[in-house]
Amino acid sequence: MTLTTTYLQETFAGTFELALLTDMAQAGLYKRVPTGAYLIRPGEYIRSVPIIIRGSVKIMRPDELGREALLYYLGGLDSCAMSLTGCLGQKKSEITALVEEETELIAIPMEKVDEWMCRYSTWKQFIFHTYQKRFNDLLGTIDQVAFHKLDERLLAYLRKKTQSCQCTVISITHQEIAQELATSREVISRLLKQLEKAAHIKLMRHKIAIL
Amino acid sequence: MTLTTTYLQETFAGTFELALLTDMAQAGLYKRVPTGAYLIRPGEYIRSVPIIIRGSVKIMRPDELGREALLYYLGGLDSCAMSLTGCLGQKKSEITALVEEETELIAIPMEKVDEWMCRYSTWKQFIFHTYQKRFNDLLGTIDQVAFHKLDERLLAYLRKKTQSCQCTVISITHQEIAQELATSREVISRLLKQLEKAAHIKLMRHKIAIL
DNA sequence: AGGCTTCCGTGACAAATGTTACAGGAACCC
DNA sequence: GGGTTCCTGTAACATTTGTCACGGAAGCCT
Repeated sequence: MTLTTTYLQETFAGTFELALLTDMAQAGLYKRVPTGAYLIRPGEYIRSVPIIIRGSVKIMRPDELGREALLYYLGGLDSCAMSLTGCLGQKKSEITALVEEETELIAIPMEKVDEWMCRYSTWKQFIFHTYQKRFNDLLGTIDQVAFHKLDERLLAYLRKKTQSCQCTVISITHQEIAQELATSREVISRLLKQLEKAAHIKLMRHKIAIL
Repeated sequence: MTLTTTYLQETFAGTFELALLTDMAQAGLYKRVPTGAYLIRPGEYIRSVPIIIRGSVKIMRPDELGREALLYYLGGLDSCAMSLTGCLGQKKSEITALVEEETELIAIPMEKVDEWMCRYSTWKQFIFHTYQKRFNDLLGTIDQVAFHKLDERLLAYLRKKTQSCQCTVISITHQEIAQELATSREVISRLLKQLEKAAHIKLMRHKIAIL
């Protein structure tokens, strides 16, 4: 699919000025990315900044071996601050971006990201707004890990999931949760059982209902 | 003290162009802040962006009650990303900035921060470089909390301290360490004893020597 | 049906961290 | 010197989290 200004007007109603949308239609690259694909992996270089139109992308931080802690999710009209600094600084990625639900995005080449910053004030605002959101996301993550016990974090994690998928039943295995909270499967199973006994959730195979 | 272009040229040798330094000399406000003072506290509004010239500032994240986890330190020629987003977004601060060692800084009014972004490319670079550094700092913090046990974190913490103060003996109480690592004093005492037995450190009253 | 894999439950134990309680030393003030 | 406060050490115990071991249920393939 090629980008049209009209299409962009619909999706970015109110946030970007017309001239910018026209530029975006020309310079941006529309992509549809299936569930399970990686937008970026640690060590790769970043050449464009993605703006998510629809879908859900999970941003994770890997440690030396194997484990990957969940940092935050990107959803509609979000963009990635890591990619911004990465781009402009020509650095390798320090994080993993995994598509959770099929995602539509617009990739903006880095020259344009830079160029538009001075030309369009709405773009500059968007960029800084993005930074602010990601920063707050990271702070929230730190709050969780530093101040809360695993059972609370688990419940918060499940709640956030239901928000991002707009439903009360989520499909996930204990093993996956364990990875994102940087712990082991058995521990998650145990805590989930506790939560079920406390009537916060209901367990099913491959699925968890939040009450 | 009033700012002179000459003084700025010395301290920012090579990073900023001359015209910018002249503007900075005019718009920037030089401040000397004593140890123990707060640059900002949660809930306050941010009106200017500080650039640290000398000294050391500790950035912390408070939780609902009392505890304050350490996020990172600002040192020479650092600036604060939180203040950037805070300024430009007119938000209240989410963090605490405490002066650890007497600090000299230049406060740049937020209008200028914005204005210079398009006028001076070195300023824009500086801003984004700052973002990148803070982001990496936060990622490092998350790494520590998510993947490492307390004894490792403690040792890392002590090592970082010695770096920032350029010496091998640091003055601090167990209680203070406990707060920054979001745990209790007894736990820190215990682990410090362990580290001493393992000959990593030497304990003294109010002081710890790192070997 | 039989064999295989993946996911889940669970007990038993080990290790790490948090909590409570108390005692002694150092510093300071009077 | 006596009282007070702050800092440190330490024992005992509770709770939380991590690890190992195993068995069973569901689903898939042939």
